[in-house]
Amino acid sequence: MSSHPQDGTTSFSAPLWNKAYFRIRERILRGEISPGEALSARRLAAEFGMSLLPISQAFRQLESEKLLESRPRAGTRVRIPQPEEIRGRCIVREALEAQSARLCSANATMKERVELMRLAEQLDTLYDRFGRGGSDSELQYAVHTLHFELHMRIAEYARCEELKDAIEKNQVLIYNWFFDLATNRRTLPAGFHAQLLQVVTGSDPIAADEAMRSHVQYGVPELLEQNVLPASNDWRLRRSQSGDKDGHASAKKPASTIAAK
Amino acid sequence: MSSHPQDGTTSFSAPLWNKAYFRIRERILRGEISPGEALSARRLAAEFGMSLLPISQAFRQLESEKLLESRPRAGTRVRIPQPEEIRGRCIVREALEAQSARLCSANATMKERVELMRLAEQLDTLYDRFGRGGSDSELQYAVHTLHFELHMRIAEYARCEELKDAIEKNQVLIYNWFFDLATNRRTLPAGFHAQLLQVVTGSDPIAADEAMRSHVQYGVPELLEQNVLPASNDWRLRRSQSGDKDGHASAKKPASTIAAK
DNA sequence: ATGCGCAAATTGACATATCAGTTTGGAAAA
DNA sequence: TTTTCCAAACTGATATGTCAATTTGCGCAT
Repeated sequence: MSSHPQDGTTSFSAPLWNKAYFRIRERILRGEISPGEALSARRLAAEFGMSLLPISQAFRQLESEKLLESRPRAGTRVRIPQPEEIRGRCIVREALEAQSARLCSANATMKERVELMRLAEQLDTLYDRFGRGGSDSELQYAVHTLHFELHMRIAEYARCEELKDAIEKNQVLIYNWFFDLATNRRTLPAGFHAQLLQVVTGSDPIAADEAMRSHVQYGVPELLEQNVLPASNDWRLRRSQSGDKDGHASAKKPASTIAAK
Repeated sequence: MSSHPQDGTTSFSAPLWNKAYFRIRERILRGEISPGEALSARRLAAEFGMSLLPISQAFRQLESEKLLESRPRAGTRVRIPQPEEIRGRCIVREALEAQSARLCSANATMKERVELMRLAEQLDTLYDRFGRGGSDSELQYAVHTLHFELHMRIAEYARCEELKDAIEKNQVLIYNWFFDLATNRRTLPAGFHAQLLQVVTGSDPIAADEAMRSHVQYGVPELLEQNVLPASNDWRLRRSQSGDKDGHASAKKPASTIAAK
């Protein structure tokens, strides 16, 4: 896994805010915190055993990555992507991954091409198993991970670090709920990825470009119609916080809530 | 001008760090601070009339955008792009702008197409005038601005906000010094942009894609060869600071340095 | 019962203070 | 003159404390 922002991996010890960043990011991507849900800097600070500042900085980083959104003095919540934005991301993704396919087709070594084909077949197998199996969230996560891995591997063999980074960054937001929907409801055509990689590992970059384009466009229109997202433009942020874990480091007592009985 | 990170422009008052971010960013893009030159958080804090924190946050933002680079306890300087990275950025740019051209060709209104053509002709005229005129830095800035404007306008008429943002963000670094170099030394083919826009405003998206690809690739190999950039891998950062303005808000007194006399 | 409004609690923003590395220039030694 | 080396100044990183804006829920009036 490469690092996302500057994670201090230039041989310096990782700053505090970076650790917070990754922990929070992980929770969001895992779906432990759902879109629209509020985050409390103080609560997280107490839980992580650090001060407000690193948390605040992590918030800002996640905000610039469009994973969080906040109003200056009101609060911070997990960002709710607008349908229009999803469409836009898919367009950007198409551009980047088509380029990635082009370059991969041109630059990958023979050994790498073989590896990519094998990965694609693995993925199709896993998809198929998932398609029948029902709702195994463990398996779903594995599929998700492998799919991500495949696309990133293609980008890697394109021999362009900046392109790879751009693809990775662009997908972050979309990916998890894309899968929550698309993966759950639809079963992909047999050999969906194998056929793609057949072309991408071939010798025609233009063909690879086109194949990748139709690949990433697959199912997008249907996806955009179902808007199962909270879709709230208003700033009612769900203060779902309540059980403060198990007293991790909480100095606060909900003294007034006892009256509510 | 759209906003870059979250600039609180959702009708909230912009945070301090954001103002600092824009002011510093402006200076870098304008070339007032050259690549490799060091920035002092304290000095800027004093000059802007704020504390270290907003400056530090602005630094981190600019760092994540690859405009600055810093070592934890040593200093922060304007980032020096590596040739390999320039190449990568150009590849990403090709992908994004080709997509932009496609969509513009498909979605722009007739009126917008006319406007784009006119802009292209204006730009060519300006380029030509600049080509003969010698080194008029005022004119150079105008050319730079108009060129940027044209490309962003194409992206706008592609009707995809995310794509436009991605292009803008990607170009930031490359653009200005690309022109500081290339524009100065080379004169572009006559009607360079007019010919491009002829195709882009046409009715064939695929052709627009290809035309844009060759357009953005023009001159890149030569660009990569000239390494006029400080190219320092080492961490000698030029401490060009000296005159601390006019005592703007400096609370420090070099009390101990008197002994050094 | 319902709508209105004020005050307490919660939120992020920021200043100040301090810390620990890094750089650097001049003194001391060769 | 040249080299070595050490301490002071400077760097960004972080903790702590305070503040103003916002939210929210309770009480009051209707």
